[in-house]
Amino acid sequence: MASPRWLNDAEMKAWRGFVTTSPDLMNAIERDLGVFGLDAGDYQLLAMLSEAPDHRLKMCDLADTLRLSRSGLTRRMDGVVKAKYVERIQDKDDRRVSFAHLTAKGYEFLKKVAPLHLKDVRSRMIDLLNESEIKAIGSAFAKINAHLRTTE
Amino acid sequence: MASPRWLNDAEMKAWRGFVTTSPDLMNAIERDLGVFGLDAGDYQLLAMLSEAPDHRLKMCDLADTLRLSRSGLTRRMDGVVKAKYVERIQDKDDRRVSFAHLTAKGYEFLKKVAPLHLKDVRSRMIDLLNESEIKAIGSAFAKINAHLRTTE
DNA sequence: CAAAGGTAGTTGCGTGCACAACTATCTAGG
DNA sequence: CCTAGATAGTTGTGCACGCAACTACCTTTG
Repeated sequence: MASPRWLNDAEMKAWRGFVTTSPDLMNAIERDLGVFGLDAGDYQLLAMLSEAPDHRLKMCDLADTLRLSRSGLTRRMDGVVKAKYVERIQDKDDRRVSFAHLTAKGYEFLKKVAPLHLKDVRSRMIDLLNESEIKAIGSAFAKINAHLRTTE
Repeated sequence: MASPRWLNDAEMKAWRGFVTTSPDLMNAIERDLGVFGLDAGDYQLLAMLSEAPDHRLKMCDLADTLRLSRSGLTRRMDGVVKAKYVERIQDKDDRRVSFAHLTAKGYEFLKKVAPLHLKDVRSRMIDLLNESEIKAIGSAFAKINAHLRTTE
């Protein structure tokens, strides 16, 4: 409980860089998406559905993968449902359950937007980094994530 | 404008890891701070003031460093001012300008909280990583940040 | 097979934020 | 000067989110 040692230069640079730059990066990529009338949350929602079997996921699973509360997902769904990119489907077996299902229109839209989004991700992050930085970031976040899962 | 090449495994791991884990990490650290009745925004505000000359900063400079809009800072100030951690000071020369000034109470409070926050940052991120990962994250975010500054 | 408890999703409410409009103040050009 | 425009900060408004409460529906257990 005593004072842990302070961050050295490299540690401070890593922490400060992460804390200040990652919101900037995400905001920039979100603005890139805004051209298509999407925000990052909508894009992630469509992307997750497009990768799921039958282009559909249970609401609660989708909420978990999107790091969204149940109510947050309900509201976000309202938007993409109104845009006809996604539809709600009732489960026949368990009537508590709803699925979010990517419509044909939503899939076509995503296929159009995804390459442009990818280009932004490359130009704003991936293509700026060398191979060892890419690998280090991958392994670093994997470790951080694993630790978060163990300590809840 | 044609489809850029898709992400390879390492690139995908880095991007996905960053996108999914960094909000989780920030949320966890924010919950850690919640014990003291602070959220991450309040902590950052106090920390920035504590590092500034005379423990004070112009409102607009503070808003920039905190990645906050002017109005966002106005509202956030209301909270820490009410808690007596910060006070507003009018500039004598330019009467448009206000300073945010860390009070003695705010400084004492921060000195108490900072080591505990540091411990959380270490245990949730820094201490999980080896030296090369720390260096890679530092240089990676420096590059990303530099690129963001050039392209606005 | 009834009651108790768990699970899925929605709705009410409060919060923190950005954007735009506004006030007050400074600064530059004619 | 004095007016046009820039700059600092606050206020009005709307949005996305989480939490808590609620409804509806399973599931488990005695």
